[in-house]
Amino acid sequence: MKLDPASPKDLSAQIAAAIRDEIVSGKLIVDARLPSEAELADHFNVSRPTVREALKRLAAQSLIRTQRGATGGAFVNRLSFEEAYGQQITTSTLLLSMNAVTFDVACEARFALERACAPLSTARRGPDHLARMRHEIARQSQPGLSDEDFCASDVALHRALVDGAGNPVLSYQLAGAVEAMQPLMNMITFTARSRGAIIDLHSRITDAIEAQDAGSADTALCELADYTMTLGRDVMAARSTRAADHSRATPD
Amino acid sequence: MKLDPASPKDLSAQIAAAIRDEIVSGKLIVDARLPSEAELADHFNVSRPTVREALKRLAAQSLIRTQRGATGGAFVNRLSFEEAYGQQITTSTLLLSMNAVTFDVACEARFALERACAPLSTARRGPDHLARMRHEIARQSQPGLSDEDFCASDVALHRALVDGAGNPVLSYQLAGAVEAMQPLMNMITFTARSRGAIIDLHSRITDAIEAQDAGSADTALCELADYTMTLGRDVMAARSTRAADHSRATPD
DNA sequence: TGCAATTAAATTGTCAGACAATTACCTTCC
DNA sequence: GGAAGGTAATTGTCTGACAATTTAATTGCA
Repeated sequence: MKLDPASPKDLSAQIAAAIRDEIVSGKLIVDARLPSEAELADHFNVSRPTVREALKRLAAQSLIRTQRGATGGAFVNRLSFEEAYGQQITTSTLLLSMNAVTFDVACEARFALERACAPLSTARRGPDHLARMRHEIARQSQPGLSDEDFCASDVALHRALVDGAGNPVLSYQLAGAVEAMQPLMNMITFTARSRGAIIDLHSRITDAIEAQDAGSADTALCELADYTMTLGRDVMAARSTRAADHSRATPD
Repeated sequence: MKLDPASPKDLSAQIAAAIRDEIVSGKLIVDARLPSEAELADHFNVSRPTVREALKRLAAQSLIRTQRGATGGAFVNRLSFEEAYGQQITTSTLLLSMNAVTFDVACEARFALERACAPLSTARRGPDHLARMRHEIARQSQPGLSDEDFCASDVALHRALVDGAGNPVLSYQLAGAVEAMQPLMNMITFTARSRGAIIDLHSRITDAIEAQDAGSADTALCELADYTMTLGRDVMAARSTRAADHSRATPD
């Protein structure tokens, strides 16, 4: 646990990196207690606020948790799948929104990953997964449902499908891809007709999963992917047309 | 931008959350400058060190960057795919190591995702992707290569395959899955025979991608998945046997 | 002795003020 | 007009202190 005094980076960043390495390499195991802030400050020859900034960096990544009191301190956190979900979703959401990822690219990625899950889900889904999917289909059929709620239900259905694969690593990876797309999906206004088409495909997918018919599930998923991309393309086309009109009306 | 005074959480955590919401919701756009630390401290009615802890939390997630000097300050960061890769890899690695994910589960997830990529890569891979894959196959064939280097080359080959799909979202998602598996793969000692088998499958995959034969690529990938899992199972079986022997030799 | 209340200690959370380091901008001098 | 230096703004770090919280020990009492 040493620092490079000639590094251009911040001291707090270096300290955070040093501790992170100890955790990732396994030298600090789960639930191990780190030295107190005062001890760390002494060890690294820095002040306590600097150590605190380093610890906050690690806390932001859920690598450690802190506790006050006599037996308190900073402890190596067991990173749960749930916590990792949250981080991955915010990261993925920001990536999509900041890097001008097109609807097509995001959609393609999402359905490619989902198709990878479907065969496993077909083989392993439990009754609870099927029930969740049916429940969401029922929600989607309700008249008067807002576009946002329709999208949220869509996401819930697909997460049930993914969870049905019974592989937490896959669920974790896909949580980011599926949920990060929600803001993009929310730009679409679903007509009654398009909702009907989507619900129909959702039903076909659920039926296929229930019947353990991987081929039909894959076919329906592909159709849903195509249909979703068509919807997205229409929205984007309308958008760019409006933008072109606007730029013609008010040229700079 | 308000805080809940009755919240049990740390002030710095609340402030970080408030600013993060502004960024995620788009109120603070990329490259926008945040108020100075002194202004933020005044706004939230806290001290500057507390504000700094909050900013370090955001910096740890690459949401902001800071710059010293007269025109310095904290700026909203454009989250690049590269930065996100790194975060995802460390998170995925910790997830796998801390949650006792079995080799089988991780392997299944990885190859399922990779198979999802293969058809796209078959259609779109450029000459550079093929060259990277061939280069790694050549490396893997070198005698005297350490197991670690063999694994690293394996990862590089698969990343080339994934990148060939030309979808940065997929590349990002898979980077975590593939690279996080490296520590698990490193537990395997590859015999000359198993290396030969793997290299052979790598060649078949590369050939199929080059020939744009999605079916053959998928078949070869499945075989590679099966073979890798077999290798892993053997290692785990040997391990548990040794562990059983050991516990019998030194019972507590 | 047994138990409860109080006190003490350790640790993190927060604050205040100060100085150093860095960078952009402005002024002044040649 | 250009270059040098000064100035202001901002982050990075330090020192010292106090508050809040939690555990452990100690003391008082029955």
